[in-house]
Amino acid sequence: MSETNAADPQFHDLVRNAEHVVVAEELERRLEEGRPLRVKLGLDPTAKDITLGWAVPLRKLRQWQDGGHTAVLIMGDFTARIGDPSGKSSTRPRLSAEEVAANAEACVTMLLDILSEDNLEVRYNSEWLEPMDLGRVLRLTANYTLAQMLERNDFAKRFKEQRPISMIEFMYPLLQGYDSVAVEADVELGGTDQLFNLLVGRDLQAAYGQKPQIAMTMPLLEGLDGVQKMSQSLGNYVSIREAPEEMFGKLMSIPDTLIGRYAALATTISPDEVAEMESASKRGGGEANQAKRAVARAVVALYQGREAAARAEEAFDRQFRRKEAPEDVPDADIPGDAIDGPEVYLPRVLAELGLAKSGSEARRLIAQGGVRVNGEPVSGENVALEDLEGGLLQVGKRRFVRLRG
RNA sequence: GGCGGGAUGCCCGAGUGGCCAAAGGGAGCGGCCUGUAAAGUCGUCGGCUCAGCCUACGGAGGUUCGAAUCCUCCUCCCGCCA
Repeated sequence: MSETNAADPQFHDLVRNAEHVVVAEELERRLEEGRPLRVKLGLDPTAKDITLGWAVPLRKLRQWQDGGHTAVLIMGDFTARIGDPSGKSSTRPRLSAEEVAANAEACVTMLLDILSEDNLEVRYNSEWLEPMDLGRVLRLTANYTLAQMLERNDFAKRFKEQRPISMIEFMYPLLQGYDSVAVEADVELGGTDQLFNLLVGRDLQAAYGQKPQIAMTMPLLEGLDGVQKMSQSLGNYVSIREAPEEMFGKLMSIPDTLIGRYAALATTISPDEVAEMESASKRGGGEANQAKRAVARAVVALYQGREAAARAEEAFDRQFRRKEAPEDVPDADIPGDAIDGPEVYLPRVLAELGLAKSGSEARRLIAQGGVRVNGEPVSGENVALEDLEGGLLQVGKRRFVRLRG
């Protein structure tokens, strides 16, 4: 992060945790203008959920809002309709205009979990991209050179490795940059991986006679695996809408090395405390565990309230420390077709109740001692009906079902 | 426009006529350990009341007693030359 010794407390707060601020001095000066700044954040309207990783730039944007500035959300509806920019996931479908519109609306509602309705401006980039004719598109591309494009790490790497880069991929940074021109952004927020695109926005604004925006990037939060960035497609994420118990449990499973990072980026814990937790996490053992608990508690409290956080922690201790069944185990009937006289064919029960993906998997789980009835590991595939009725069925450490009798 | 390479299970990737439900790795899942951490360790990883059977190696046909492996056509992807 760029260092400045600004006395301005607002500036200091706004840049906290930022990875890059290009250019910090410009930001200071613009803040001094005393007017509400237009702070842009672009997003893919196909997003279904907000992860803690996503929440990082979103919460930063909220912080700007709270400081009296205007959040300008750019819904990439036009680009979503065109398709995947990276070519990485061939599965990402092109969406119809209706689908995108529906998604986008749901998206905004969802974002209000974090953003404030005041100081919020939502814009769809089809508004200015749709009517662009080829002439204007070409003039846009004239602002950038191949060499400039290849400054982007991802492109340079692929180019060197002779892997494909489609022309459309060159267009995306330009289009995103043009969004900044269209909304006259003062600042654009994004993840670290967005730095290049944000800088393109600067260049294009200058080319179109505007004051270049300040690019501010936020670190990408690692997912639960501790290695890759948190993302829905990798399944290593925590959603901000998750049940408190789930959320708490997931957070307790993060590697120790991430405790400080989560504390800094996913909670409102003060920098001093974060530093303390960071060192506690390094000392390991009970201290690390306490620090991790504090982070889990803080995150759950942030989205679900303190009470829910306390309940989640209690449920966690109950289930994993004392190894008791959780309080709110769902009920289910024993599937009729699994019952054979006095016996019940357990794999079918597990599969039908969703405790295992298939009968085969259920059989494996049983063979490996991963299935318990009333706390006792099951050794065979057939179980007496009377043991099951009203009994507690458990698979692995966390899947429970109470069977009706 | 010409030439060449490729499509394998969740992902990567071996396999060039039977010994292939398909090596190896990763992810996942389960057991033990534990702080639901890390590391470790053992096991598992298409479906099916499972020593058997069914479905599978981009799609459709064909050759063969027998095909992921050979042939034909199709679809898609990539590279090189121009």
